[in-house]
Amino acid sequence: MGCRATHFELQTNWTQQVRQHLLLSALSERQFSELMASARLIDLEPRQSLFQQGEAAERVFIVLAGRIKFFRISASGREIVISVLGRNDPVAEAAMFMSEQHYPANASAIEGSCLLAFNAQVYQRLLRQSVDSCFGVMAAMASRLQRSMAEIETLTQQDAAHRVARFILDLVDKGESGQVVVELPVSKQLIAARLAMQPETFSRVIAALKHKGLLQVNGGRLTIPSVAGLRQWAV
Amino acid sequence: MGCRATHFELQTNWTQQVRQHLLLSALSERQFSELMASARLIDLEPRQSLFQQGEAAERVFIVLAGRIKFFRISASGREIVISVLGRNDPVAEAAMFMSEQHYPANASAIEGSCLLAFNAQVYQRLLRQSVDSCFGVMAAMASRLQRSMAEIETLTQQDAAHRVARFILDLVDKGESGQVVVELPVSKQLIAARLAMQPETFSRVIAALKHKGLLQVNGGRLTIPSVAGLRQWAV
DNA sequence: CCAAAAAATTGAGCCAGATCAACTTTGGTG
DNA sequence: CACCAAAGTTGATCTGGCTCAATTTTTTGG
Repeated sequence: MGCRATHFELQTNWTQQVRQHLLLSALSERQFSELMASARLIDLEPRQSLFQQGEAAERVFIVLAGRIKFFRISASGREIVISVLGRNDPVAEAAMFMSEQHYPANASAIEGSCLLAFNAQVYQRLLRQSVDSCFGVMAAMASRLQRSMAEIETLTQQDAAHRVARFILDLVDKGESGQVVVELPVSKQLIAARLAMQPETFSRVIAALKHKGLLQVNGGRLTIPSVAGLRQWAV
Repeated sequence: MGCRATHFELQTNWTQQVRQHLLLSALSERQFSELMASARLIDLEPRQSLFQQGEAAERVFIVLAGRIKFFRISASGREIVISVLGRNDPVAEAAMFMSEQHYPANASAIEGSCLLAFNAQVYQRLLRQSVDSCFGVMAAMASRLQRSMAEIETLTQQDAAHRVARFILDLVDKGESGQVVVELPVSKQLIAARLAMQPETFSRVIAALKHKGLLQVNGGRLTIPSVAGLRQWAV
């Protein structure tokens, strides 16, 4: 089974990568192979949909390569990006436990992506045999809740410039404080959507930060002359 | 051990109520009593703090009576209400599983409240002995994630009036469509904070809805002449 | 039951950010 | 290479909701 995403075929040992995943590492060899028997590799073209809000949540996924956009469509037709998921991120692992077992949002590929899909029923059955795996799932969900809270905090913070600054700082390693170069993980309009602002506003904020000397911009590549300085400005 | 919250002492069988709680119902009698041995009843005065963001998450709670506000303080000093928890809601059940076992936000009582607190260590140990209980925890966390997503959707929706309408409609039973009377669950300023707007704005929106004939207001008691009508307006 | 405090309402002015529109840059394709 | 579509930038304008301020209403405690 091939996986078309960039450079991924070269990496022969995706099984091993997955074997050590938080959600699966506690499974015994037998359990793991049983799960893998139900598993499929899924290739997605850019913009291709993985699942839609409301569909029966029959499968759980792990992103092997690429980027997945997890989003809802608001009543007014606007797209609300809940999160952007990348390598090793689990997708829809919580949907299994929701009262109505339906996907709570849409998921689609931002770029060519490859995922491992396994059957939710089978996985749940295996979970019943492995408390340690349950703890893995709970840890995953806890971290998601934490992110979610941070997200709410970001959105409630009313200043667009500060939301952007916080977002950029999140891309930088915690330890850094001097000059750093970061790459925007996704298109600017997508980031704007995630930060609940218009692309124009995002563009203007970036321009303003550049003007203040807090940022140098070259397409999606940002140079931060002083991370500490940006942090201080962002407060 | 007494519990001062309104009318609560009259209710002699809180143990039974708790016994059937999603997080505990799957425990065996032995396990349950072991947990209860580490448990304490906690009475909170209005405005009294239960725990603060960053504290070591040593205890997990279940609200027996009253209302608890779960909130963060933003960098700019604003209070961000993440959720309002009431009877039977678990508090901080996810904090146990976060990488750093610290409470991710503050919790304090809105009104006189009573909670059951039990030791997180003990509970985790018992979870390891009871897969079914793990499933209870996962279900609780899943529902929290779902709420959280709805929250993000609400916040991203930029029109204050629509956020308010959506909030009011959430108070109404799904099936309803005719005239309904609902009671605002908490003070208006708290609702305003949860909807990421100023109390003044909330007040004006309510006034506007009243003016449109979509609402009648009497203090915290709202009469909706036509739920269907309000739904239609809110789109 | 009254006084003081907290909550809620209402008004006026202002500004951040949305919207609409034009233009430039980037990237993919025949 | 040239073309077209999508992404990004920049400008001008307009408005929703925040701020400050003054009342009114409700709640609480003595």
